[in-house]
Amino acid sequence: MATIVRTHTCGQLRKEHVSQTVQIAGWVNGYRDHGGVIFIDLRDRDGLTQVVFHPEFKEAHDLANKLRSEDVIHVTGQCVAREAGMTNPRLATGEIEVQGSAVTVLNKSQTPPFSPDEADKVSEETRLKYRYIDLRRPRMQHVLRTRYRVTKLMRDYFEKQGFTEVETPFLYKSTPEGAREFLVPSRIHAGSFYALPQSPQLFKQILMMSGMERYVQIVKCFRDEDPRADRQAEFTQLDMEMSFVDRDDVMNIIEGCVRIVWKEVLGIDVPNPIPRMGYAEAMNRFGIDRPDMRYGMELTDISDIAAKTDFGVFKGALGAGGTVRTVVLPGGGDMTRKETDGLAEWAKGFGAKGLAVTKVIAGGKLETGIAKFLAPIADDLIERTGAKEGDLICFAADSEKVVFKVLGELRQKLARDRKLIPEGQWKWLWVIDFPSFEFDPELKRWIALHHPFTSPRDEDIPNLEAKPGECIAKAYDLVCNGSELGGGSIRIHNPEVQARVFKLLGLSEEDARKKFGFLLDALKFGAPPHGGIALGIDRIIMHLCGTTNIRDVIAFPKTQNGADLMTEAPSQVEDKQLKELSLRVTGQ
RNA sequence: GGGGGUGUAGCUCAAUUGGUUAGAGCACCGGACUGUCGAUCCGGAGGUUGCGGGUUCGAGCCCCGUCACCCUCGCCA
Repeated sequence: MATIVRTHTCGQLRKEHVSQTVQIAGWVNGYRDHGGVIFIDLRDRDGLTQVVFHPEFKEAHDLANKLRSEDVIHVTGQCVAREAGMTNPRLATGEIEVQGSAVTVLNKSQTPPFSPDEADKVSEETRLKYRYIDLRRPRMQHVLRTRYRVTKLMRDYFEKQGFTEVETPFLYKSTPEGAREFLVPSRIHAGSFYALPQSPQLFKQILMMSGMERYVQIVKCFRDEDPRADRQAEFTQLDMEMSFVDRDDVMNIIEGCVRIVWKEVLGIDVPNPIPRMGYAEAMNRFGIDRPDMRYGMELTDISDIAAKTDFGVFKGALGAGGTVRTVVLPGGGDMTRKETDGLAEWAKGFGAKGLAVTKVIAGGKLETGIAKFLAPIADDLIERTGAKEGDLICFAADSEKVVFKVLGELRQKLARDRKLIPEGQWKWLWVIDFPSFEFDPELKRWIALHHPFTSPRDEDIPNLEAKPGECIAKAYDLVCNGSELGGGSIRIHNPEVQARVFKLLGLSEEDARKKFGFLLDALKFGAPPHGGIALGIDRIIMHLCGTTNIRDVIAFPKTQNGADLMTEAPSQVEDKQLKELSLRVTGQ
């Protein structure tokens, strides 16, 4: 077929092009057949142009008569001004139209399951099955272009900062700590497997030991865990690592990066510097390590005054070394019994045994819920929590861990449900000073909160074994509007310290050798102090494009079940393939 | 692995306590129409009610199982 000549795109033509003969091509977005005159809205990635076919151009008119949605056509015609009253102000090209004198049908389309025009009303399942139609929408094309723009801005920025992008292997060694891995069987080594990396963590550290000093990579990571609205088994990170730095250096570089991206894409100024908050403060005030700072409703510790009541739930929790805390919902006094019971039921999903509530009424009195138990402390309670008339006070009494989880989630749920989150705000935060380790009661051992390569503060290193629970990590998470955009840390660069951490985490010397021998070796051959961070690209694009669905920012995403509805992956494979890999499928 | 929601025409939805032949809008097909831009008007075709069982005189509706999609807990060093 001859080259398809396009003199203009479908979003380009204006009054100034009137009387020019133009050639445009694209998809039939819609048609209006008046018997005599026929209108076609032609769409390409740049916009829409109305093409009009008059009976005088008989051949073109006859062809136009047969055009249907999503046919791909090429049109030659004259750009003409629309008469007064016939312009379409909703179209960028609405002041002109193209008088079609010749049309070529490049490819007929079957009747599409949906039109790109109406895709926002179509179920996501259908959109994903016919993703190529869904992606024709301007909205989706905008997302994909934004994605490219953002990664380009990032690469340009990091290049200016002296970074080098280095590719690291996807076929990698299995290190079953952390997230579940996708395994890839080795054909050559029957019975052995590669793993797809959860992140290039160890390779980027090795690159520091290789003298790269400043590494960056925009790279896919793989975690075989159940997806969420903002989580996908396969996702993209901006991964970076620097040598001879401390925490502030890494944080400053990243602030510069998000500052440029938000400014260029949204015209939004990211605060300089981004405020910081300690993990302990975040948990105490918000019950979560990634607080949304766009609204208040902070948690209040009322353990001391709760102890003065005869409420068994409070007494029980406090007696077991727990805590009693509240979240106040402004104006929540209008909630019905059914609604507050629903909250309690919802709270059980987070490990709570229930959720007590009461309402503040006129005269600083409490009513409904557990009000009768609270009478003796009503004044103190209202003063401490700052609750006002018409507010709802929610109580959680349990271990600190459960109380933080329940109230942290409750605060967010209530704010979202009651539309108390101001729109158009960007609240940035670094959360720092995370504990290095957490005791896992089920595994009966310490586990790393971030990962086992994170360095504790220098002053905590002597106490590693004696007081692991009190070690603070040189770690930092970047939070934007309550969503974790990324996290990183200064790493351990001393082989003895790394060995001690492995030991603390219950890894025998032999296991450590087997799994991370290459790291321990590399640390012994001149490892510079280093640290880095990884940002979630998908989540950044979600913020920039105003969606809460990660599938909206990935061209070909997977469903909750890890399936690709278009290609129908995953699929069974032929016996021959299994044989080559020395694999047998058992237990279907 | 657990909890919740959804599943009816190509698409989006409706269908009374379980009751006649499962409807509508859009899309599609045929016709009319020379200025529409959600074109309009006339006519038509289109259904394994996700799938498999069960209860019942009778099931889209009730019960059991199962599958898919969404949200979520666990999980995500």
